[in-house]
Amino acid sequence: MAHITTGVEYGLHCLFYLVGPLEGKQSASARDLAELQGVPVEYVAKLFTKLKKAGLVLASEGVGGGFRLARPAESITVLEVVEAIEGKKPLFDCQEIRGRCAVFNGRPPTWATRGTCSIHAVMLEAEAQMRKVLASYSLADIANSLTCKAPANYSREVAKWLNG
Amino acid sequence: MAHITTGVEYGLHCLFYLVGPLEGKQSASARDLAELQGVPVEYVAKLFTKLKKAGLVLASEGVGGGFRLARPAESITVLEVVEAIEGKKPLFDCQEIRGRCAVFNGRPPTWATRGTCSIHAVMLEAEAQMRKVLASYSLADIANSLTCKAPANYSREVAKWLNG
DNA sequence: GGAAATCTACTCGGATACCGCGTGTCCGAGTTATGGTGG
DNA sequence: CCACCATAACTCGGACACGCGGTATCCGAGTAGATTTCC
Repeated sequence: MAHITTGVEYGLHCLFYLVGPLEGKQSASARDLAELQGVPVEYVAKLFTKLKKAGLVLASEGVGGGFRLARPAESITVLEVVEAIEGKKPLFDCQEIRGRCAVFNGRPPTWATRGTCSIHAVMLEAEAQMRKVLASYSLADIANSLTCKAPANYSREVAKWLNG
Repeated sequence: MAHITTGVEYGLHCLFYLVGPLEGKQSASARDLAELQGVPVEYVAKLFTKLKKAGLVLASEGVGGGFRLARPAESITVLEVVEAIEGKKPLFDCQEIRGRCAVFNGRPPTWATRGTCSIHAVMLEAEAQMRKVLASYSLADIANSLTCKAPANYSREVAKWLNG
């Protein structure tokens, strides 16, 4: 199991279809987004409730309802999507082993537990660099690199599928 | 569960006690290292078999045997320890969802699957930055910052505990 | 014909099952030093 | 005194149980638009 989960992957792929004018439709339902990509429908619906709680998408209920981006795609970073879906789970959680040394007899001195653990500090720095990369890309960035590869009629084909 | 596991934490803490001359002893057994820090003995033994396979430590069998570093601590990076213990597990594993789009009817065109997925590319860059940090620290670096905090007689106390 | 009731399709939220993997434990096999025994 | 054997402590490797969390599914409740019914 990877640290960045399949749920994030599903969520990101679905969000890309919400970038842009959607060819007449202003929102797409979770079912359509899921079936369009061959991923579990109910699971995607669950992901979108998290995205809504995080304020990244807006939901419209009832028939013809669905989701649309709450903000312009340029202002939504990949990091926000990751944290919305899987929460702020740390890359490494320190067990504070340094204070368990047997010579302390269960009473670690203050010098042993002061500040952050040296190992933990390295991991925190690694995590910060990782998140920095994720925060440097927006939904619009990735959507652009996707539509650059696709032929011009692809978005029309997708819109036709969504309406049909 | 974090991406960098508890096993790595145990392994690193144990390895730090193998940095330096060990005050007369030239190796320490897995049992001593584990009990010194109050962590599961058998589990640490398992970790050290992985460290040995990776060529980071040398084992001497029989009574009074144990482990010692296979190379100078300055040349062993944190990244090597992480990969030795938990293997090269990716930060993110791409499911190639881009090729599943329903409008392809199960036959994705070549433009859709050429090169690396745009999402995957971002994740790979994030992973590379993370690993870059882990590779920039050696066992000696962290061991130094630990012994800087400890008083002078701490290493003697540890040596006494290991021998007694 | 218009208003109200019904129906349908959707979102929302919780409950639950499944399963892979990290964690931890146990056991047997092989190895080496130590201590004891017999020639 | 020396060679041989038994014992103890260790490493090695595999097998296995447990629990957590990600993945996936199902179901009931609530809502909004479409359809039908009734006056």
